[in-house]
Amino acid sequence: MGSTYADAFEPASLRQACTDCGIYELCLPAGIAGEDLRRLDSILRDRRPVETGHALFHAGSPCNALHMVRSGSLMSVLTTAMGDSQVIGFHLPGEIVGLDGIGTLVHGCTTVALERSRVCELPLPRLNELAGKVPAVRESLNRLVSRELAGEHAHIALMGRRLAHERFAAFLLSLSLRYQRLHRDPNVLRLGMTRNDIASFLGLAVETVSRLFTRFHDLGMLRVQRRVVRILDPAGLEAICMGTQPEDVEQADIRQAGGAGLS
Amino acid sequence: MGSTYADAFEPASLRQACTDCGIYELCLPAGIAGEDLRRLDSILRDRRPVETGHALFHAGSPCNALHMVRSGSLMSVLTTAMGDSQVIGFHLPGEIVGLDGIGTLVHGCTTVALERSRVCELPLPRLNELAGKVPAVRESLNRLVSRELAGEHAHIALMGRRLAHERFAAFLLSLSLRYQRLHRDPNVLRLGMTRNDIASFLGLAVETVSRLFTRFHDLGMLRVQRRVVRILDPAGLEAICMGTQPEDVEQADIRQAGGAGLS
DNA sequence: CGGCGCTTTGAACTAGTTCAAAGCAAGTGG
DNA sequence: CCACTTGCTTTGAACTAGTTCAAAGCGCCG
Repeated sequence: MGSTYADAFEPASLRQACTDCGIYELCLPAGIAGEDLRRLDSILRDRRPVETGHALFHAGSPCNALHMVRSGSLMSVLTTAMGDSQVIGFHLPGEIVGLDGIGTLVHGCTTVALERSRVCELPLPRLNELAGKVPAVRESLNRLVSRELAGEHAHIALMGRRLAHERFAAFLLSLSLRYQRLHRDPNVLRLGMTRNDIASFLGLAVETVSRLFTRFHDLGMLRVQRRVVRILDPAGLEAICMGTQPEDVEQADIRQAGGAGLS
Repeated sequence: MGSTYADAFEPASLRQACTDCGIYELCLPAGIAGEDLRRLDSILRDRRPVETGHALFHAGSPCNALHMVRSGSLMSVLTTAMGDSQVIGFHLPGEIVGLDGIGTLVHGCTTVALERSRVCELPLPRLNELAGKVPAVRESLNRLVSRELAGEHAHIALMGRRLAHERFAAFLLSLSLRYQRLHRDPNVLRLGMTRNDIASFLGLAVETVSRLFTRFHDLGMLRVQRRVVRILDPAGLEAICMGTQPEDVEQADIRQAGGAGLS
């Protein structure tokens, strides 16, 4: 207790300086200090929190700012020519959102809040202006680009995996890792997204994801309660990612310990 | 005649100015003109052509430049913790390569030439320096970031598709579109990559890709000769992408017209 | 209490994988 | 010039992991 991440009572107008922000070193301003940071800080704007299910922005709408997640979590969705949609990412505090609009000035995807979320807004005109003057800002932006692309690549690699349980394990581990960076307990995931969202993200059917949750639970690797997931066996998950699963994950056997009944 | 893309005899030392480059408007310098372009041009370097199968750079190696494809084609591969590798992209002329290293200064993936290819090199220190002085260069870089991210998102959306023939059709169409932008015949694809590479890119087994080629060929949508693929029915491919396939693609029936013989 | 959205479970089905082997083009060396 | 190797591609046949369809369960909010 004492370390909850709800910050419900902070008035929207009270801009918290970057240096006072708990995730400062994980965010864009990382590596920027002194006067440079003050200038960056001065162009940052606080948005009124985005409520659960509400969109931060929509695909196709003009992009005039970069957004950084301060608290909560969001999800980006790509809606293809036909109606079907594809979840392309989940965003935790410290992560950037909407970088794909930085050049086109149009948002390429829709981003919605998975829970009440707070984001900082960095108006593009002023950011570009600042980038012209401050090398450190350019470097930070470059790091952001690298990070973002690495994330997309990881997602592609994840979807390239053949077996569903490998993708699933990889997904959980990647979340766990990001929790760790945020100094949260990496073994207690609070998923704000639905099973459907996860399924889309992983390129699987909802039912498969649901079954995966139950299977991993039954195997004692997870403790699943609704959207709260406790990782009981991180090493096991990693083994699965590596394709080195201890052979019982493959076909979470129906027969329980004792084993005569083969349904 | 006259419009082949082979430029085998151009000496490596002879730097061709951006304005004289056929793909100038598709490349980084697009939108930059006059004195600004001259400055950008002056820091560009020509690399000796990369031979088929040779790496432009390796994952993990220091990244000190951005590369733009001038001719030929390349492929980027991500090698995950374990041995297995994932093809994350193919690069045609005018496209950028290695943008993911711009912030970390380390290459995140390995990029190899699928054929003898020419690339322009843009040293990062000088690029950053120039970006500080010239707003147009910053804008161009931003556009590049947007384009790159859009590409990755498209790849993710592609891998999110359930059916193999949808992914396959989407892949062919995306190539065709890029050919079109290059003013090449969008219906004659010269694939430099192996079926294996395509399979990895699409998240499928090689055999599936091979069968897909033959099926589409038999349906009269493609004319496949080794690695030269002629698109005979672009509209058909699009229909498949949209999930609106004319129902015969689903199960490319064994029975030929006439139909008695069911093998 | 009733309705709604999300999740789970079951059972049948099938698209794609896997394994195995043959086919083919291109190069190498005698 | 031919035999032989090598790497890529195709084809076949069996198998299975994941999808699909259908229905029930469950938690939540009005």
